[in-house]
Amino acid sequence: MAKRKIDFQDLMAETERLLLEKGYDGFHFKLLANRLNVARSTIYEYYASKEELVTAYMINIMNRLTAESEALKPLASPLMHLKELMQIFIKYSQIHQITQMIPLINRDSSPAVKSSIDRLSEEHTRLYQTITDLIEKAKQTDEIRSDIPSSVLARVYFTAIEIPNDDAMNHRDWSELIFQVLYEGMSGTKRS
Amino acid sequence: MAKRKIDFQDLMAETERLLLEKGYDGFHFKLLANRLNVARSTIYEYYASKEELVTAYMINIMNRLTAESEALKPLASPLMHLKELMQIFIKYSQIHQITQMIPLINRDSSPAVKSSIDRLSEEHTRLYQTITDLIEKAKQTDEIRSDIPSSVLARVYFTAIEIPNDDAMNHRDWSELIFQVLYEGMSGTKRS
DNA sequence: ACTTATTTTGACACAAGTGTCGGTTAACGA
DNA sequence: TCGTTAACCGACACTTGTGTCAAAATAAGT
Repeated sequence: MAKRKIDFQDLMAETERLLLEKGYDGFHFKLLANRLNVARSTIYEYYASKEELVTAYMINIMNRLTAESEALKPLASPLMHLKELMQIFIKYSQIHQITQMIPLINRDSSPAVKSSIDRLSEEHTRLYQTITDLIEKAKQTDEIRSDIPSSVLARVYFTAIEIPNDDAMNHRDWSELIFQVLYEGMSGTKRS
Repeated sequence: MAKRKIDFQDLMAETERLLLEKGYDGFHFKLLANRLNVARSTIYEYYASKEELVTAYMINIMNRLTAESEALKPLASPLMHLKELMQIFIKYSQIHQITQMIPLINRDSSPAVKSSIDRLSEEHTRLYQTITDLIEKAKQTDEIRSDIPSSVLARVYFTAIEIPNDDAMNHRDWSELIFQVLYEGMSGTKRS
């Protein structure tokens, strides 16, 4: 048999690069095949369609994020937990951009795609719920204000992940900075 | 002569709806023609291409935003100015989504498109600069913390506009709420 | 009613991406 | 070394959106 020309790591990496670079609609097999130096039809040996490839990629990266998030389960205060999670989310900040592509995927292209998308949405909801719960807990320990609905604070938190890191700071320092602004606000008054 | 079937207000309105609904790539003349109940080729009588139509729409809405922003020029403190501007930006929150479509437009499709995009980028930079300047001023009057770079705070400010208003609050109350969280932070400690 | 100027239209040729399939290539074991 | 077979490839038919153009439709002036 012929030696594999396609390396799965490469395939996932290039898929990510192209998705971020060209967007969901701009991404197609011809482009990917060129990057991987294989014929376009070869990719069909592994994935039946663009939709299946993209959802497979999404599941893959989402699993990595979930694993890393749950690795820090036993942690100090809810507030510190929120801070650590922010650091991970920012490290995987592609996910947020990728997540926004989900509505563009044609669910009806195959049953596999449909169930992958369901799985992704479920996982996304679960993450969201985790944050909301942590915020609720932090309200009880009085680390977070109680006069704003937790659902709103959760949305603020998630949106903060998308703040463009134009200075290309390393993601640790960057998430530190963002969390500080998020927590203390632009006024900058600190808790005693 | 035949009575105009196309109303320009309708055209802009449907263009906006479709852009937000389907995204830049999902938007095309066939779809728009259906919505307007005209033949697809009719639209070409007014705009040479999708690119020209979309940039025309963008310029249009950007002008409205600019007009409204400058209407409140003579205003109290820089902080209040930032708050009022936030209210306007949230009212025109489509613009931020629309702005993100600019890189997807094929600049080379016509010289008109090219200059429109330049115009838009310029205007965007100008808005950004306005916010950065106001933040600088607010730092001097000690309304805003000085330990975070203004460019970072400006990015935080702009990103806040995109926080999804899922509860469909009216945009005045919503912008009030968001600005409060932005300014006081999730901890919620107020200035004396 | 006829002419004229303007707007609208459907049809055509073209471009780009999709999915499939018969055939080719090349590693490996007998 | 030679047959087997997984992996790869090029070509074909199909779909969808694009831009153009000659012809048809329509309102208004004479």
